[in-house]
Amino acid sequence: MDATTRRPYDLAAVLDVAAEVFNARGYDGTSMGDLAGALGISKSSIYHHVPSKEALLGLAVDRALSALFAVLDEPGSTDGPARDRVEHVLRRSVEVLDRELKFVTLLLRVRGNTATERDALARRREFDRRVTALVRQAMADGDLRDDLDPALVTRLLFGTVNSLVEWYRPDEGGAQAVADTLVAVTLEGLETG
Amino acid sequence: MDATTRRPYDLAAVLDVAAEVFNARGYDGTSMGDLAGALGISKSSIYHHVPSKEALLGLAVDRALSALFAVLDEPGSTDGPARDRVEHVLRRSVEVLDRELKFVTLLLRVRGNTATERDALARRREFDRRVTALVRQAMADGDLRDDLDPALVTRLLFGTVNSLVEWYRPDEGGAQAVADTLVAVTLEGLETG
DNA sequence: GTCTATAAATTGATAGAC
DNA sequence: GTCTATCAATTTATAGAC
Repeated sequence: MDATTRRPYDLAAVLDVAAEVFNARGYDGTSMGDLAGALGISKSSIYHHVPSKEALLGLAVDRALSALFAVLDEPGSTDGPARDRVEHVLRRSVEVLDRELKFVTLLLRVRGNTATERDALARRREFDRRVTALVRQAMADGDLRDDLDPALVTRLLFGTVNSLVEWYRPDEGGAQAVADTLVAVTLEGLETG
Repeated sequence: MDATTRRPYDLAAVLDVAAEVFNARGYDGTSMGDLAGALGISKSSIYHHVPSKEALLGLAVDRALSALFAVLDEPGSTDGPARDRVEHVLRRSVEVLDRELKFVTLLLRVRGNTATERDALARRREFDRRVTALVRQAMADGDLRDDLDPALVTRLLFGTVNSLVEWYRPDEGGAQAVADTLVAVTLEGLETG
């Protein structure tokens, strides 16, 4: 599909393809040439939309972070018992992951090599701190086991959520079903006894 | 520390530093120059120990995979109720992660860009299949909830284990305590009610 | 919005001395 | 086991035309 049959790219469309290629080959493993090939345009055309390869990464992780932080400010995350708020944040995070999969995937793979990446890591830590406070409160309320370290529990909870990017694909089945199983595993537990 | 004060490198020592740098900067984000800088020797000296950058990655992920597969063949993974075998594999995998952290971390970040990487991904899938069989058996035995998909449960279980590489550091506390919390979160569940 | 052409720097790897 | 010097290829990015 060349430029005569395909609608010319705008920034959003370029970003969409870029995120996909970055995920498939790794950000550093992707050259502007790879990107140009995937887009079907020349390398230099990419620079019409964005000033650098790093800016593409910045836009992508920003989109993921915005979606995740939005979850923390929703009604379900701010009202009611802390335990229910934890479940709400877990379920909605899975939905964000489903909806913004390629951008969240990219965010979770950032290593801190550049200022852009270090900024993203700092915002992820802030998200983590806010969820940890919820878990701590749920323990204090007596609704979650309080013999465990809330920071460690939060890391494991979001470790489980974030691990979805390694295999989850939106078309393979509902995010709802995955969220149900995730809650079953983490909050309810797998044991029958 | 230069060559006159430091013992000359052997392959194992080079591999050790390489895995660290690969994890810090990403494999593709690490140049042979970066590696040489971290080792304190020249680029060309690295080629005395290993024929290519990719061979370093291959040796590193091999080490991680060997350690993980060894767990599956231990007595605790082959005897007794399937539910206990699942717990054993989980706990021992955390121990492997603790002992071989840098190599497991590298393994989990492989994207499949080269033949070496695709080989590693295939061996990871084989590990996953073998654990899934254990989980399925534990469900059939009535020891784990059987209303959930065993493959999905296994992915979530090992998603949780594997997420440790994102933050766990051996000196920060016992792998034992982490494994206990992980089992508490996944098998027992967090809820008090 | 896209192109060709090209610059300037960096990359993975080799040759050959010590 | 390590070095300096160097190569060929690739990389990110720019210039300027359409």
